[in-house]
Amino acid sequence: MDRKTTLHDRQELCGMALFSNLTPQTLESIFLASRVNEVVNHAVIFGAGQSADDIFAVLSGQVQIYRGTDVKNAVLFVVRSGEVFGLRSALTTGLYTETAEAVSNGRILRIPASTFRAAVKSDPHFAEAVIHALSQRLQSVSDQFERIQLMPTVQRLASYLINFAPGNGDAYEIRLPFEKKLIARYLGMGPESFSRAMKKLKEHGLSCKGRNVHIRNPETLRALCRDYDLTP
Amino acid sequence: MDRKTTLHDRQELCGMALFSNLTPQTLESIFLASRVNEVVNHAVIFGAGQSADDIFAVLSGQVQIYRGTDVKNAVLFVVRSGEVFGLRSALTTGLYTETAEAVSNGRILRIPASTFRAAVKSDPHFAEAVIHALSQRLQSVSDQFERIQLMPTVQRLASYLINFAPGNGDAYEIRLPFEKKLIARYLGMGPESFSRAMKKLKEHGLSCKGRNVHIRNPETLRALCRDYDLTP
DNA sequence: CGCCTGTTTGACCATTGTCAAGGTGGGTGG
DNA sequence: CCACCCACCTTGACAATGGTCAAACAGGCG
Repeated sequence: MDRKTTLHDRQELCGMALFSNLTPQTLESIFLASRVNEVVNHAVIFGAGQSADDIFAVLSGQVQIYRGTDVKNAVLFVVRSGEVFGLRSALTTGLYTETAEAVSNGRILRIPASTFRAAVKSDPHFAEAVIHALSQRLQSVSDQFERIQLMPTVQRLASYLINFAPGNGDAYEIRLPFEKKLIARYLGMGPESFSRAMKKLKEHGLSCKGRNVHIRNPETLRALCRDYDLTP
Repeated sequence: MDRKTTLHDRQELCGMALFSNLTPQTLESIFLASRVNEVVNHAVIFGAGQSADDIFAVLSGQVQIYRGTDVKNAVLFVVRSGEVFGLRSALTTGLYTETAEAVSNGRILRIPASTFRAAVKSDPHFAEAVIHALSQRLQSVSDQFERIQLMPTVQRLASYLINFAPGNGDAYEIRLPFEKKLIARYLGMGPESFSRAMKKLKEHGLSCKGRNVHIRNPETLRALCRDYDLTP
């Protein structure tokens, strides 16, 4: 369930934005106090209401953070490899207010909150990095909120697909990173609505075979998102 | 439009959670660099996309922070007297990503972002206070998101009204702090839906005359919110 | 007293969730 | 290697929530 950290884990830890500018002592203290968990897809890492004793860093895989219940929920954000979660809970309230669920197999570093808080106090550079991380998180939750409250389903999906676009305006093909069911949840809709939204997008030059999506004309999609009812 | 800070302003500044544990020098530098604005109801303090050159502290009055347009928007949170806003934008991106609009007459302290950032770097206690403020903000935006995505309108209103409840479970009477139109916006619904939601609540022991609301049985409302479709 | 704005109400409509059923595809075991 | 099975996905019909439009109403401030 739980094992000691290895040097390889440590390398990955250093590579993360939040931990890259630490003093060696601070890094060492965090590293020594931490443990590594292997998680399988769909594993619940913590649930709302539990005591927030740890801060987590994703070494590999992805984790979804949501409010609400298993069956009906609102996804706040998805944590990818190299990012942390549980940060706010462990810094302030002492209780997790959301649920963290692995959406792929992965490896998670578990850092005791007390160690983490001590590090924040002792290392001003670290405090700054934490400020940065919290800001980004606030930003992305706000973005998510805006998308879901103001955009209709079709535009939500379109804007999701556009995130994968290459720099140039060319056509491109992607493989969806998750089951459609899961992406639907992230986009705040049921799987049926997702499917119908995809169908609508096919009328705008897009084909989709299984998990592979081909976007013929990215600019069309972008235009779709831009003029979501500004004048309702 | 804009005037120098007075000693009275300074007193208020010290009283704010974010600024209460500063070193005298830090406080002084912030105080000296800041200006005070009088704002009238509905005044836009900054808009999305503008360069984020200042962080604001509310000395009196209230300010709504939202995404989207004037006519269709999503309110992220409401800033009350003694709190700050523009924090995240001025700390990171350099551009405001939301709009700040006064929802009452008020006095706003404007702190240059550069001064603020310098203070964060130089004073570890201040950095900690900023971490705390950002955490709270993240928490309240997440709460807002959850309410709006997961709760139907009636429950949203109920939970709003319950926030004003006194500690004991007794009946209580409040005066709504804003026009109903504005509260409706905050709760993510139109004024009509707000009105209808209020009507529904009248069936659960609640009376409402103008802006005065009398809650006969708070526990009933609380129950209403608790069992919002956990098993849809 | 009268305007202007906020509020209520009713009728209607659009979007999305829900339920049910059928299709598809990939992996497993015979 | 094939067939089956299960989970995922799609589709259709339907219901419900909430938004929209329009009109009546109320209340505060000149």
